[in-house]
Amino acid sequence: MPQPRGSDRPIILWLRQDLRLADNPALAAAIATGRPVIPLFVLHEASDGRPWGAASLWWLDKSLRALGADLRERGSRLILRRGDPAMIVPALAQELGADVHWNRLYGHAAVARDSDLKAELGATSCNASLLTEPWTVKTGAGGVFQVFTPFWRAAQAVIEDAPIAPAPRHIPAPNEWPGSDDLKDWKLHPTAPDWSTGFGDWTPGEAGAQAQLKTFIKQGLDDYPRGRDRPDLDSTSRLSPHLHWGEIGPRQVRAAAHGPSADKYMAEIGWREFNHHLLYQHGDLFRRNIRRDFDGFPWRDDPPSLAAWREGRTGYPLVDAGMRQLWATGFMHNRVRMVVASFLIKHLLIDWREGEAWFWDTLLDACEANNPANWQWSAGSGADAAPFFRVFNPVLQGERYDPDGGYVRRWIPELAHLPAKQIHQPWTADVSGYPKPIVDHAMARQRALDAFKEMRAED
DNA sequence: TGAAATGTTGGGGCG
DNA sequence: ACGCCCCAACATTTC
Repeated sequence: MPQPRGSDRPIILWLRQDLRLADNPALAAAIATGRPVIPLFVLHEASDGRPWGAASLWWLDKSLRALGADLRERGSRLILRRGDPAMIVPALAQELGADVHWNRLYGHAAVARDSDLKAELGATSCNASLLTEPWTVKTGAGGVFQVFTPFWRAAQAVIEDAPIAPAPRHIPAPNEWPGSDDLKDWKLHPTAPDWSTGFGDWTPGEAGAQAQLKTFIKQGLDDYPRGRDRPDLDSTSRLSPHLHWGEIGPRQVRAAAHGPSADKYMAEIGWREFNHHLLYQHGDLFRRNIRRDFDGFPWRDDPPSLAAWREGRTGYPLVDAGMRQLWATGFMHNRVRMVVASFLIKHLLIDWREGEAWFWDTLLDACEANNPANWQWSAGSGADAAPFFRVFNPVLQGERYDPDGGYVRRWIPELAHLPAKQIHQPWTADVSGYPKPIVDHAMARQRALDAFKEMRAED
C-alpha cells in the first residue's frame, strides 16, 4: 500500500483509559496538526500483566459503544482491534504511515511497553488522567512522599489552572479507514448467565459521566462532608468508574467543584492522585506489601470463610449488605468498603490480596492504582496506612453510619423487619434465614492483635 | 478515615 | 452535714 507523506500522514489516536473527547490532550494535539485522526482502541487480555475483571469488561463494552457513537457524530470512527498492543500499534502505524498519539498510563508494564513504543515510533504522549503526574511532586529533599497530607499539600501547589479543551465538533477523517473488529464479537457483555441485570443505575460513556458529575454537584456535594460516610444516603459522587476509564478527568471534576464542601471531596481525588503515584513508584502494588515487614504476616487459609465473605453471609449485617451490594450492582459505598476490608483482613485474618482480587473482578471501578493501594491501606501494609490495630467493630460501624438500618434493610431482606435497635445485631432477635456470625467479634479482634504481635516479633 | 480498657471527675443517693 | 459509693460521662491510654 502506498504510504501518504507529509500533511496527509494520519495520526493514530490510541485510546486506552481516556475514553472521552473533551479534556483529551492527545486528541487535541492530534487535531492541532491538521492531519487525519484515526481513533483506535486495542483490547488487550491484560492490564499491567493482569486480566481485566469481569465488571470492568462489562463497563468497557458500554463505554466503547458510547465513544463510537460520539465519534461518528463528529465524522469519525472508532477502530477496534484485539491482541497485544505492543505488536498491533506499531504494525498499524507502519501500514498507514501514521504517527501515534496517546495519553499516559502509570503501571509498570504499561510504562515499559509505552516507552519501548515511543523509542520505536517517536510517539506523542500526554496526560489526561492526573492532576499531578508522579514525577512532578517531590519532597523538599527530592524524594517521594510516603504520607498523604504533605503529598496533597505539595500536589495542590503544582496543579495548574489550564483551560479545559471542549470536545471538538469535528474530527478530520482519513480518506480510507483501516479495518475494525465489531464490538459485538468481543462478547464483553455476559451471557448465560447475565449477572449484570442489577447494573442498570449506570450510564457508561462521556455523556453519562458528565450527567453524573452534574447530579453530584447539584445534589451531593454540599452534604458530602457528612453524607459521604452514610451508605443509607446517596451523597457520594459515584464518579469512580467514569474516572477509571477516563470518561471524565480529574481536571474537569476540579473545575466543576466549588464551595465549602469541595475541598473535602477534592481530597478524595487527592487520594486517587496519591495512589497513582504509589503505583508508578511500586508497580506491583497488587502483589507486594509496600511495608515489607508484612511479608511475614501469619495469614490464615480459610476457604469457607472467604466464600462467606464474598457471598455476604458472615452474619454481620453491614458487612453482608456491602458484599451483596457489590455483587448485585458492581459498586459498594466507600465507608462499607473499609468495613468489609477490615473484616476480611482482621476478623478472618485472610490475606488482603484475596479481597483485592475479588474487588478487581467485581467492582465496576476496579482500578490498578486505587484498588490495591486502598486494600494495603486497610491492611496496614500500605503507605500512610491505617494502623493495624484499628479494627472496625462492624456492629458499631453499622449503628454509627447506618443508624436507621436503611442500607442493611435494602440489601438484606431477611432482616428488613427488624427495628433499627436490633438490625445491626440480629442475633439478639428472632430471625430466620440469616446466619449467625461466623466469628465472634471479641475473639477475632484479640486474635488479630496477637497475629500482628507475632509478625512484629519475627522482625 | 477506631475500639476497648483504663483513668478521672462530679453529681446524687444514702447511711 | 458529711463521707462513701455508684456510675455516667468524659478523657486518656493502649492495642
